[in-house]
Amino acid sequence: MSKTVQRLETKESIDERTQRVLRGIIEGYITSNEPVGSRSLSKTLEMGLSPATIRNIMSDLSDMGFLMQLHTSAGRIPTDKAYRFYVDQVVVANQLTRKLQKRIQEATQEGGMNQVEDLLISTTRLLAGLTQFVCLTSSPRVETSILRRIEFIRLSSQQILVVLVTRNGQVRNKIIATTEDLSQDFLNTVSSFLNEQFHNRSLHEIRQQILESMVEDKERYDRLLAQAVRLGKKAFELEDAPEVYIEGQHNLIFSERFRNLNSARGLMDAFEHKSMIMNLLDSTVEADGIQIYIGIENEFESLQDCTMVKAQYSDQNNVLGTIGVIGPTNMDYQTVIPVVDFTARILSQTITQQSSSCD
Amino acid sequence: MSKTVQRLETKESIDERTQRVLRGIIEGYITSNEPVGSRSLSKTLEMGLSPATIRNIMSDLSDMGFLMQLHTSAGRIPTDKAYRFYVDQVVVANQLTRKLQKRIQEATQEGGMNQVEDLLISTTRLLAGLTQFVCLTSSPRVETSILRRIEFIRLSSQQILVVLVTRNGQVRNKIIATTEDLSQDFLNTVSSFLNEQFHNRSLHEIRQQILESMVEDKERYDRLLAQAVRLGKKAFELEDAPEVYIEGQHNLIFSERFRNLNSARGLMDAFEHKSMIMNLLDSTVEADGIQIYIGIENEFESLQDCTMVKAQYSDQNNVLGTIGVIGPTNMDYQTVIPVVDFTARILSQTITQQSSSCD
DNA sequence: ATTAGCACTATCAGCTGATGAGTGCTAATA
DNA sequence: TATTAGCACTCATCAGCTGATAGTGCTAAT
Repeated sequence: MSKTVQRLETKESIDERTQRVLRGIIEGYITSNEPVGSRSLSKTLEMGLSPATIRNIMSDLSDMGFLMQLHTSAGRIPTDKAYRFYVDQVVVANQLTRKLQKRIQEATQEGGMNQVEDLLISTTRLLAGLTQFVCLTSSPRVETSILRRIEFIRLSSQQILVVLVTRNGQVRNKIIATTEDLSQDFLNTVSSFLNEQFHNRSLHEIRQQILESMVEDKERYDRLLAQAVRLGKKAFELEDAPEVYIEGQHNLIFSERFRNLNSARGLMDAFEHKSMIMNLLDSTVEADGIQIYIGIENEFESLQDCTMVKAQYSDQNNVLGTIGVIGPTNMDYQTVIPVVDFTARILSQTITQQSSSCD
Repeated sequence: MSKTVQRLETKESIDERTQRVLRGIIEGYITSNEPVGSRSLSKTLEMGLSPATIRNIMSDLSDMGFLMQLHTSAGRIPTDKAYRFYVDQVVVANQLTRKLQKRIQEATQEGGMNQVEDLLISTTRLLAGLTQFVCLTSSPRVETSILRRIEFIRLSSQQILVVLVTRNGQVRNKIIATTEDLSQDFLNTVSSFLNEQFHNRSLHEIRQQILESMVEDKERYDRLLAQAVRLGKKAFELEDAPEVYIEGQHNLIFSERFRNLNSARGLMDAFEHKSMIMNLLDSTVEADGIQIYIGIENEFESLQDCTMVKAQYSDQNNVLGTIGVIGPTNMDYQTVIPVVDFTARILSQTITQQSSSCD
């Protein structure tokens, strides 16, 4: 088990000039993706500092753990701690361009996406495309979603199809086996009973309640009720594996930005384990807003030379899931952060619209 | 548009000894993935031929277009024409090992896969894993599938969920909008009317018939019938995009065997265009059995240094779709061919079982 | 018809020295 | 006291060379 690294806070206060140098190095490395040296920095910084002075400052920053060198005579590159400083102290979530905002809005409002699944997939793909990173999205937990409708459809004497629609428009199908041959009419009665009984309850609550009902004296039930409870139990009990959508994996391989990353393979392999990813996304400490995990702040090992930027999305009441990107630690935080943030908001908005149009 | 290259047939007859040499080179290259030279071949071939003699034969084979060299003093490697010769004349579909057969059977019979989608996905993944190539599967065309059940579920005053179950167990959900508020009872009546009317008809036929009905004098219909036709039309008209499942893309990047392939990027990009892939899979000339497209025999350009091996799968009546792998031209045909073949058969078998268990 | 022998060629790994970007240290300077 | 110029040093990269290796084609001998 890997230890949870919390956050790389910096306690020391750094003087103004040193901060500007650090910031210069970070931004230089972000734009060029190459170690930055004292000479070039002295030019771009326009502070009237000679390379030698800058070297001294750099040396201090190295001592403080903000910079490191790949080898003796290469320039310096920022450490994870430096990025954390940068994100916390320097980056102010600047506005997205109108153009980009519009692009995101249009993409999510595309026609023909009446099901949440489609919306999530296309949003994930959008974000992967915009950032050129890998984008991950966890779908709403069926567990906590609220029932809109449940319906049973007789397929054959032994098979019944359960259709389960949640408040936010997720549709789940499941085929269950029965020993007894039940008529469609009877199934309709059961459905409407369950719909009435459990309207606007979360699937979790429903399951609880069904279990309680079963414990109570069975004798008291008539046939309808008994069957309703039995079918209901089957219908609600095995919820499918948590779903995760992953897009932009090819960026891992083909994007220049991931080049220095040694463990692309490890990441790819990790993405095969959906439940692990689900965990990664949904293990959320903070309540709200954007969350950023830089390098070793990531619990999961293959991720430790990447940064993950994620945000939750929700409908009017509840948090539904998380959408986020995984990119190199020297990503362009100034734009990635607002892009993820805005996308998550739009996603929330779209889903909220959909689920409020239901009655 | 690229021209369709049919097949690289060889008209010339090649004498026995030359054939054996050719075969030796092909198999050598398949196992080692390195150009094979006269000296090493002379040893492995055990025909008592000296390297010099073999060189002469090689020279002839080069002239005939079976061999080529990457540069002057490298060994020879087979051309696409050589592989075609090999597949047509040499490879006899040898039996799979019992062990492998069992593994495939078990994987497809795994529990919890009551829906065809799951079955297809897991089979695709299986085949990708077994071959270490990319595996593609086209899902059954909803178009030609046969209706098992259709059901309407009222979600709100403006929204109705259509659930459509086909004979072979595919479940499709679609939300349609209505202007009129229709009660669930009424929808049930419509469903059972449609189910009765169109039982065991293909979706294609049904659509036809509905359109015809609409042309006829509308006056003759009562309200039920009119609504049934209207809803039916909406339900059946927009069938979703053809679905393709792709697994094992990472093999393209990480497998040694794809190393020499320059256009991994191109292939990855191509896989994003699902409809193109669909075309690739379903454009089938021959009626039955395994189909193999070697190198430039592939219509699509990025595929032209790969070989595609595919087979159709079907239920008791109809061809449903295609499953296939894409690998390097020097794949191990002797085992890949029977693996794909067997998997397709098992897939057919499993689906047939499922759809016959319906009444 | 087959083969031994030989000249030729391309690739590859390993070594070389030159180059350049960058550092750390020290002494001079404002 | 803080800054800077100067200098020695380090390391990665690259071009150019090397010999070793594995292959070919051709020719003459068998």
